[in-house]
Amino acid sequence: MRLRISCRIVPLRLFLRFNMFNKRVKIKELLTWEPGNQEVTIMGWVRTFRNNQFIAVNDGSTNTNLQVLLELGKYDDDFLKRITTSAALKITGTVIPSPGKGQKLELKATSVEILGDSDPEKYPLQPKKHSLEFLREIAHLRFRTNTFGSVFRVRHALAYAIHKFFNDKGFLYLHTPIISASDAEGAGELFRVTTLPFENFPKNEDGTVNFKEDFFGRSTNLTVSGQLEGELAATAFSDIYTFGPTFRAENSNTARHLAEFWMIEPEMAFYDLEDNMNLAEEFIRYIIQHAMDHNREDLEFLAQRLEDEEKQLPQDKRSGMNLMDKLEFILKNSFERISYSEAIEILKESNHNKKKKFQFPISGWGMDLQSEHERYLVEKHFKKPVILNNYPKEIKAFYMRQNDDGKTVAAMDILVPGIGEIVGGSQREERLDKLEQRMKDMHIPEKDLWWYLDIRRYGTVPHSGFGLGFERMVQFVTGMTNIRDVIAFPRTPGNAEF
RNA sequence: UCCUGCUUAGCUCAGUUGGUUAGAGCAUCUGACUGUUAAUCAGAGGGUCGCUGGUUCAAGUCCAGCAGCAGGAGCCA
Repeated sequence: MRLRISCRIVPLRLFLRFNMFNKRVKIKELLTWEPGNQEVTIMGWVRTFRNNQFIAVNDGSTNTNLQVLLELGKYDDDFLKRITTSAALKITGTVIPSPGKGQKLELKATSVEILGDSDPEKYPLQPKKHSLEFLREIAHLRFRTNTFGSVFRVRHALAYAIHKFFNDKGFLYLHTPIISASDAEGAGELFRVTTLPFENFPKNEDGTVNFKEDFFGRSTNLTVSGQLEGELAATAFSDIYTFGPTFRAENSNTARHLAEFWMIEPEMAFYDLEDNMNLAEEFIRYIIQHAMDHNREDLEFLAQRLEDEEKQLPQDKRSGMNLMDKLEFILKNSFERISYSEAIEILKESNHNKKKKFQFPISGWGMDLQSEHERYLVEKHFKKPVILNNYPKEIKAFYMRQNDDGKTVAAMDILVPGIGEIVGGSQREERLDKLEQRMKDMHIPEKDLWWYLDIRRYGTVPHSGFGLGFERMVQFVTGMTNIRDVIAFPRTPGNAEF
């Protein structure tokens, strides 16, 4: 019975609603108009309702609310009581100049329709400051705050700029597999992908799991990198990039790690390390410029937010530079490029080291740099982004190209203030014999990567690439200090809500 | 995973050397006011003090274990 009724009613309602949605104007656009009694329809959610007369409406197109004016006495009290924080409204009215301060125009309502009520006794967001920790617990609603509105609009702008940058340079956007049988770095914890039953999984005679019985007939996991596959495509298309989700099952509980994050991995044939660094630097500058050009209002809001937050901090914990100034600085100044060897010298000779202020003292050439060392170089010594390059081969991955000195590889990491490593890349080893030797030394089974080695057999060329952690980039541009606040629904150890 | 810290109203927090009925601001509700800008003013309701156990005449306060969260470290992007 119910079904039959809705069958008759739904198509008509759908038709009406379709028209209704088409006619509405987004608030961001409306705010640019010259008020001249134009009749428009807007839709959005109530941010605040003042004086039984002024509704601040937001539709997510901008942080600036539209002020809607209700004529006093036109609506009964029961209706006005339903105009609560986050109620969804459809309002038709005329655009008039605003006599009040704070906005040049407002919408004088001729009709107000409540599309969705919001119970004020239960709705958790209030027109006041909330802690980011609290908002993380209500990630489904935090989009409705100014901070997260700005963060996610900037995130979108950066994602768009990334595609535009590479597209305009003739790069091919390659979709590499999410399910992978190889562990690209030869290290790192993996999320296993399987359809085998939890109990009584098939075993080999020696008691190990028989993955031949598994869905893919072998052990598989979620990808930790698309790089190796990217190299395959780069040796056909010359320049490719990937932009997709990446998974690490490490039990990392920090403000800069996620179990699921997005990574951009360009891979270029006929690029040496120098070309690679040039591209990475141009790339970072381009996407920041794009956000500055298209999301200035959001960035200025975030800059102000950061400034207010830093006022609460003790002097030594403040960044000392406004977010906008910091971004401008990146655009105008080239990154510092130094070799690992030079970095060790600088650190060794630093007063910081001589006064034994490093928790991990500089033991000498060959040691892996700790984050306190990287922070010293970036935040204290150079006070700008640093591209560290030519690391000792012992502390880097097998696929990195060996330099003629026999000690180092053509690797590069880009370190930025506040975040640390944002890019890791290298020129790849294109010489088959050198690569095979390195794989033997590092106990990486050749049989799993026969296809990777094939590329070195048939028309091998010098090539390079890098990986950029997207969320870390968003952190850097928005100034958000916790990576969980720049991804919609963060996945971290012990947390996969929403 | 390790170290440190935190957990009190819907939110943000105060709570003295352990002491009788646990407070504030905001939010919510009721009323007033009406060109407001997180409106304002008056009033009201709202608490298993994270959980479990212990010490004590007496525990929000001291001790232990557990959980959750945060910051730092490692791993990395």
